[in-house]
Amino acid sequence: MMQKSRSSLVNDAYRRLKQEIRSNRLPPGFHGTEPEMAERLGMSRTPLREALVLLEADGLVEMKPRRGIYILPILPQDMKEIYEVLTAIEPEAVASLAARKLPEKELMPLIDATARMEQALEDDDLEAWADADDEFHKELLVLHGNKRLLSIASLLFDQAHRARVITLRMREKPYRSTAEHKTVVEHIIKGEIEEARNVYREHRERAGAELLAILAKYKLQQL
Amino acid sequence: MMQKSRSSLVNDAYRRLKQEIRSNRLPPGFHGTEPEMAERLGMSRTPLREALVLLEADGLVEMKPRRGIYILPILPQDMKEIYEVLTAIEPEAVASLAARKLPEKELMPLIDATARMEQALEDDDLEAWADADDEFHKELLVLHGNKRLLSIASLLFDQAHRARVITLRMREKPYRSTAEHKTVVEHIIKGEIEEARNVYREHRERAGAELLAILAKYKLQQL
DNA sequence: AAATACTTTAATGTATACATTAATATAAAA
DNA sequence: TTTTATATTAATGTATACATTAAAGTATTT
Repeated sequence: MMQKSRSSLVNDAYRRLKQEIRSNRLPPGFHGTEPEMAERLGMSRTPLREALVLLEADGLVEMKPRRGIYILPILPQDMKEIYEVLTAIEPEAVASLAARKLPEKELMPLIDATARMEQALEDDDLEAWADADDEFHKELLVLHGNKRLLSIASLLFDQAHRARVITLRMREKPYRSTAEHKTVVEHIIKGEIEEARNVYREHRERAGAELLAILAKYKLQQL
Repeated sequence: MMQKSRSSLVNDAYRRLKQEIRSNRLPPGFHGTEPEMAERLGMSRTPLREALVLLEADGLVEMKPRRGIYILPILPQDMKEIYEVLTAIEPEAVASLAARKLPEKELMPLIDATARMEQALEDDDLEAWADADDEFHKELLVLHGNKRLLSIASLLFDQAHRARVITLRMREKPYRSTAEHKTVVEHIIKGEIEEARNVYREHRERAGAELLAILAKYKLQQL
């Protein structure tokens, strides 16, 4: 799921479709048939189906028996579930990273990511901010080293991506969030385990609550 | 991944292979080719491959480009990762269940499961104990209601199953573990959030540590 | 006998073929 | 016109066909 192994066409289809879903070029509710989509991707149905089976397992599409392929929308309930899991997982990862007392050099990916978040804020480039934020969270788990933690979180990030990008434009700019990321890194560097865990947990809880509040406020029942 | 939707043959292959892996009838290190396995299952390669792609995503098998299909072993590192994730996830679920103050009636699946664990101990039936334990953990997350939490934990349980069954025979009987489960249920019933979380977390941490100790003691480098 | 080149085998990755059947369109009946 | 029955269409689920190519086996050379 992460390695380059899988044959080229299946992999191509998987990556391209996932990218198109992330970027909203294939919007939720989109409906297609296998022959259609296979032709669009320039391949036969066989590799396409293998890719679709994976995307379905990822929770991004649904293959309805005789009705075709649907791009799944994200419901508020989905965001609630996703944030709940992330809130359970990530603070633990942060705590155990802090316990490791890594030299600052090794934390560069995190420090870089926060720098890019700050820069993006200055440039007023929300797209770039979201990318940097994504990278921060991903690098954190890469550093942590638990491959399952990383792949679970990546799955959830991918599911939530669209909704996050859209709602980012509906709230005030994420200054606070950016600052919190920096604080977390500080705590990790200083090996302050509980502080790191708590800041991160509060960050996640607040981020989740804010996001759900926005969905409710604008009556966004799906994204 | 959880619904019955997927066409019959793909689903059959998925379930049968998964079951054979769980039960160790297809042991780690087993190697097969697609034509072989397809014939054994009485179907063509097409549905078999779709099932294999899913099993690979589940982390149970590996399809090596020109070498065939391998059943993946469980390494101590895998168990470490799995328990790390479960330790992060389940105590949170328990806490939020406790916070809900459910009537005892709704917690029957959990109470039943602990009863079955006790009965299995009396009968000295470790297989039955493991089943009841599995069910307890699964029911807990069903009650919690977060579908993602459930499917993530199920994935991890499935990955760890073989190793758990094997090591269960190498340690003293799980009286303590059984008692801890009962205690957790008590706390949930009484709505004692922090107590529930802590007992469960300690349970998980101890279970994980014990398991890794057994692997180390018997120099089991893979299961 | 060891090393190299060549041949054969067979597994994968992918395309295509085909039977089944749900969904739609069309025609017949009320 | 509305309803029901029938015919048509076309998408899925699956099997089969086939080109490619890694690996195993054989022959050739040294």
